[in-house]
Amino acid sequence: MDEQPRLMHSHTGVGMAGHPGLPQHMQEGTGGTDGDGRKQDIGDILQQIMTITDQSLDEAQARKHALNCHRMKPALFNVLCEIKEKTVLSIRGAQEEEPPDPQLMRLDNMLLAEGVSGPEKGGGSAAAAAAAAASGGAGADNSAEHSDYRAKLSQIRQIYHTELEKYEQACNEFTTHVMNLLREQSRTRPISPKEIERMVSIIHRKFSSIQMQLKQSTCEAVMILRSRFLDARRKRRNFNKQATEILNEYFYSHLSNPYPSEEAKEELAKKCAITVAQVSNWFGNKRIRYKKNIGKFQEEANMYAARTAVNAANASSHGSQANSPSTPNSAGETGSFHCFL
DNA sequence: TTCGATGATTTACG
DNA sequence: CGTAAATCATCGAA
Repeated sequence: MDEQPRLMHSHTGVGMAGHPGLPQHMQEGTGGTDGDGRKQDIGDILQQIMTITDQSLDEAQARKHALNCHRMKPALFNVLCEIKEKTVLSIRGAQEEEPPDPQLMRLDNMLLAEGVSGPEKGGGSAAAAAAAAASGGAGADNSAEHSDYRAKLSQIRQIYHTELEKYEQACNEFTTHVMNLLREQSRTRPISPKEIERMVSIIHRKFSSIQMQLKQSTCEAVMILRSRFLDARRKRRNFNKQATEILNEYFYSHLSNPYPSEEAKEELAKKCAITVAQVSNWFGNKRIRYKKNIGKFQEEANMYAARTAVNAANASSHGSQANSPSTPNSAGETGSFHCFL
């Protein structure tokens, strides 16, 4: 018990040795009563704490070193450890395993689905470009919009990735910094690995909440982009003249059974530079609209019938081919009113 | 701005 | 599932 004052005094003595500039008035108190001395010691320590920011780094280092080298340091450290051991139990309860945030997962999934996060989809854009090139002039307008969308998306992706990387780096830097600090401090105060772990997880949580904000805003940006562009697929564009002619040609030359097979649809889609689904849509629309008002389409029907007839005639005269089964067939069908109904 | 044409989507059915 | 039918939403010419 009586070691305490001695320890304190020698402590301050060490401190004073390292800091000649500190106020000396406390030193004079050593001659007073025990209680007074203790109070003065506390005041001394407080004073030192208050002026700690005035110290230079070198002074602080010297002071720390002095503390570490003090002969009573291990004993005091053990005491601190013991105290800590008893109090730390209450803290441990606060550490619960947090489940993965469902909202964060939702954001992650969406970013992944949109191709913002995850692997760089260079192949995807190349494929799209190839497809656009293959479709020729037909898909030009469509691909123009698409490439615009793609460019904006990749812009978002780039920003997202650089920001994410920045956060990641900052987080790592900060973590290692804190770890170093704690490791350094663990020489003078007891710090359990669990505490370090906890501190790291706190840091990570903080940074991940920042990341979540980033993901949130990225998602919003993508959503806006989607509504502006991809939902513009609902903002339809009429097929070009050539495509409509090809489709009409097929329709009127198969008027008795205007239901192209899957293969036929694929071929038509390829020829018209549209998708098979669009071919299906077109035939669905055409059939119902033709049926609803045959008279309105009569002119069109005759026109295509004549055209196919001329084509067939040209083909037969030029190639002198005996077999041209589609020609009489189509001509006959176009005239007939008892079509696919 | 209007209005018919037209591609896409939705609903219902076998 | 593919299709018919109704409906939506936009286009494009008048």
